[in-house]
Amino acid sequence: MTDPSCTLGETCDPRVLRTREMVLAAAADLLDEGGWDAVTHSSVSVRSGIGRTTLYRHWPDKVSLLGDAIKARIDADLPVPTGDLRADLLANLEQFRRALASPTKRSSMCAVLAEAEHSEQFRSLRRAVTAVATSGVTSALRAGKACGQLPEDLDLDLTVEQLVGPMMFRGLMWHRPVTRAMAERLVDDFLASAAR
Amino acid sequence: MTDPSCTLGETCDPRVLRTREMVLAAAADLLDEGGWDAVTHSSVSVRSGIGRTTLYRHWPDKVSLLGDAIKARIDADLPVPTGDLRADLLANLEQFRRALASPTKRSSMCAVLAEAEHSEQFRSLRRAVTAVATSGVTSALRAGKACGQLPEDLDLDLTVEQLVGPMMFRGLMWHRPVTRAMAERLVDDFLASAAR
DNA sequence: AAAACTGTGAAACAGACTGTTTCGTAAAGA
DNA sequence: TCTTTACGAAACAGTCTGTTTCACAGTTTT
Repeated sequence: MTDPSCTLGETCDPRVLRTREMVLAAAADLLDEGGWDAVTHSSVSVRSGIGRTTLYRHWPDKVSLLGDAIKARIDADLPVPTGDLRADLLANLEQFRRALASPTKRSSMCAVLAEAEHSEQFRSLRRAVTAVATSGVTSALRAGKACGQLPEDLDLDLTVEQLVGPMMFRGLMWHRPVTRAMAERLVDDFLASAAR
Repeated sequence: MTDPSCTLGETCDPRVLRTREMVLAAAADLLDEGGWDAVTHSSVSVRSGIGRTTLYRHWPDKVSLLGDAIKARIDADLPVPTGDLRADLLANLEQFRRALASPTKRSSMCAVLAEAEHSEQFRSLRRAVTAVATSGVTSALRAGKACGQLPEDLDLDLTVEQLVGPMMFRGLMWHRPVTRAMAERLVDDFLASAAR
């Protein structure tokens, strides 16, 4: 988000801002509706009402265009820690759960995963997505350790995977609704087993 | 696998078999190397040495071509149940773990997930992939229930998600190596908590 | 072994998408 | 107001798409 692939600099020109906004919204919509192949400079130009030439000026290739479009969708408003371990874990899982429940974000996420296997540009995007999904959970767990609620030798990364992974599997592979109840069940199972 | 999108029927003509083999291998290779965009009828034709016209005859569009190519990669040789719960779970998780460890299969898997968000054809492919990853685990768990090793009220689907999900998250999102040790850890944690 | 069948592949085609250049217009900032 | 800068239309060659036509070669049948 700090490094837009858009080739025009950090301008405040309202024309540029308008172009970016229209185009990225159109690109993201097209990705949702028709997948990776449906997003072309041409189709985005038509959908957004912005000239094709202008699109090439901003984003020389499809990867940078879609990269920015997806980047704009990663809302990184992490929940504020309350100090209550269970509540903090749930609040952070809820962030990821909502992403999995939204067809829009789910398809962005899948596109990122697929493209990241081949494109360096998307690898950094995948890191950003992953960080949004994990950083809050990790710090909640770390706080739990610090105040003695969780064992000192708890494997943080594995725990994050055990909390977030099942939701990811249900949402992306089984394609079943990822409910709030599931998140609660995961957290409560974990807390119970951590308490020995 | 029983329903190839290839438009030519269930022939045994060696020419057809040769064409299919060459083309599907080339398509899968190109998918690994350059992602979804790198696979075109043209590029596959060049790589495979099979005429472009012939490709269109077999697979009218890219989705059916890549669908078959990926289908051919799903090896469904499920491990034979031994009756030992821990060993059976591990053997089945190992199947999925190897897929996540192979860049080749990982990128196929991501492509399926991404495309399944938009294409009916790929949705059935996703179901097949998911089934390979879960059916063995599910039946091992069911056997464990039957012989009293696992509680009768165990949520099978959730358990599968808790075993397989963390590996998926580590492999696809964190992009870290999914080790055999991780699979063992997941199984042992589960068995310990199931034993109360 | 000859005949009938059928998959293959080259050539050529119109249409769409790509990526670029040129240039006139219009909006922003000084 | 004057300069700067972004926008967008037009036109371009090049590539990819999807199809048709036709000669050829391998397969199967008689």
